[in-house]
Amino acid sequence: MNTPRQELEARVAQAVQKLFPPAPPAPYVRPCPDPRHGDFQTNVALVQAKEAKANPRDLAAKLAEALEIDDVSEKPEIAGPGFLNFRLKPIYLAEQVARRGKDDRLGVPVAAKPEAIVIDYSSPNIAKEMHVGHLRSTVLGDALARIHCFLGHKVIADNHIGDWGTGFGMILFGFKREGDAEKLRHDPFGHLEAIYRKIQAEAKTDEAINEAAKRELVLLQQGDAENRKLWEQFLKYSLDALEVIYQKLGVQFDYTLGESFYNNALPEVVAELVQRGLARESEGAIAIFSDGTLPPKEDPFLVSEKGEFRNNPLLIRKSDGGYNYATTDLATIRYRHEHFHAQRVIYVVDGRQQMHFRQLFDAARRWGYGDMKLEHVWFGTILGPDKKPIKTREGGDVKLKALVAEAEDRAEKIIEEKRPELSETERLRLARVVGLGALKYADLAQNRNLDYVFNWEKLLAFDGNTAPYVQNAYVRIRAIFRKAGLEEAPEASVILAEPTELALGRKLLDFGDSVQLAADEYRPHYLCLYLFDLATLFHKFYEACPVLTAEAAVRDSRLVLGDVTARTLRQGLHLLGIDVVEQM
RNA sequence: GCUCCCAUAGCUUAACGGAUAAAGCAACGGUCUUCUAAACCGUAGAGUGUUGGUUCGAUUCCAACUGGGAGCGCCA
Repeated sequence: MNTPRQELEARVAQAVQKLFPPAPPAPYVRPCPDPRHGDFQTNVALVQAKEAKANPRDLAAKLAEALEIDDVSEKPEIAGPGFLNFRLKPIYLAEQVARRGKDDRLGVPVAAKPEAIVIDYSSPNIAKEMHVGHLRSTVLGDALARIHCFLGHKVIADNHIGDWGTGFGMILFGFKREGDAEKLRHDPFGHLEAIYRKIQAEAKTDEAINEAAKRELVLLQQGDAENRKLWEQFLKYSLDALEVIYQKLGVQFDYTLGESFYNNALPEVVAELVQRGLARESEGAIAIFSDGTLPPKEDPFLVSEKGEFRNNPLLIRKSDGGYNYATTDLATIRYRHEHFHAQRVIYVVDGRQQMHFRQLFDAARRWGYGDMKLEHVWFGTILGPDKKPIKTREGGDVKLKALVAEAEDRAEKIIEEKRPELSETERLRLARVVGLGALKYADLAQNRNLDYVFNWEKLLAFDGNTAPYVQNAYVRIRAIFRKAGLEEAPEASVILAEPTELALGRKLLDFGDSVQLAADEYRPHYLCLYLFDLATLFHKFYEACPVLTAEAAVRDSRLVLGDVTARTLRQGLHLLGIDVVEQM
């Protein structure tokens, strides 16, 4: 089932092939930015006119003539310098809404070429409780996984946890000195983090401790039995505790292959890279350098200093024999290629690591994985009140657990006020869905590239473009069905007569475009925007058009309209990892 | 020093190279005997940091500049 845009795209493409060979590049049809001009527009006449040095309005007229779109659109209007504006016919809109009433996918087409896509997100450190800094990767990655899965791709959600880095040297050293098995069991994060902080502080001033910690790490990486056993305990308790928060967040992974999983492969990876001439020894370490194939300005292995380009290598083995995360990342790329046959890997990681990923991706290309699409889907930083990234050491971080609890708490207070008649059980259940939804939505609804200052009010807002607003539209529709005593919409034809009916019906058909756009750009905020618009149009329809008191044919049509709207809202929220409730 | 990111209404943001730049919040004024007012309607509020360029057309692309942030060899 095509979206209206896709339908018009196909029709325009057909006419363009005939009229203007060789055809200018697609896409040709986009939504009108201003609905007063129509529903969709094509500027292909303008593009072609430049190419052919012809009058764009004449070409637009020719194109209008050649188009076969009577069943979809009114006669297209030539406007401005040579646009063709399309206005969808109400009868077409009504038919299409009715078709979506019978379609589980609500008119969202399946990808023409499904891919195996690894999505790498969340990636917490097992020695540190998840805090607000992990929110974006987790929520964004989960939404992207759901969206790509719905589009028919084979999604492999992989939590690349930090269970192996330098920090573990310090933790092992500290745990041996003053660790407590009981504390570890009851509060793994609290205990390990306290040890880590303490040793880290000591190591700053005491070189002997710094060295000792490094030795512990090397021992661990070389398979020392005692260190290995301790580490396995850290891992087990930490994973159990992580599972609790993921459960609460409603986030799931197909795999949790952390850094340690690749440990055994690291020497071999380094050896291969050296043997193939990609990496070489440098100052006791082993590193990948520029191969000189890129222009210096674009080469991630070069940086300019005082007009001279100097090397900016990617270190894959430290001079003490330990490995860096770049090594693990390279081993991970190979594994994902060989084991998952991934055609695409999406890294949902903080934007501060852009340089690292540019180097990593280029190294992977030179290593022979150039046919795998590697995407760094980066996001801005959550800042503290001082406009600096929220950091653990400053003691200013907000635990993810606390954030979720606060969200539920605030939601509960509002529910208590608005629906005092609800039982406590019900109230708590609603608070969970509404509070968590608001929290996730706040992060998803804005452009991921922007930094923002952490703020309870912003993150837990319940008005405006928020999850509760969208959830509420769903609730109102369900209330109508409840009152009517209906489980589902009747078999009925759709009549779009009132302006608010037309606007709502029209919007419903764009669901597929919005999901596709969110996927193409890795930006779920497009989907949020769509759902907010849809909910707004529903609320307007709800004000203007009584459903249950309307005469039979109109009533049934409005029930269908409501049903498709409800299912679209529910599906859309689901793709964002947000649930709905039947009442709120 | 170099590289990357950001700059739009009082605040937070949107705008898939297009037409008179769009929302939410906050402010002000209306609407519940009628499917849940977590709603709806209305008023006021910016010409997109600056200067140029490309284009029929620029918030969007390019260059320079200003301001803010981040990154740049053994942390991840």
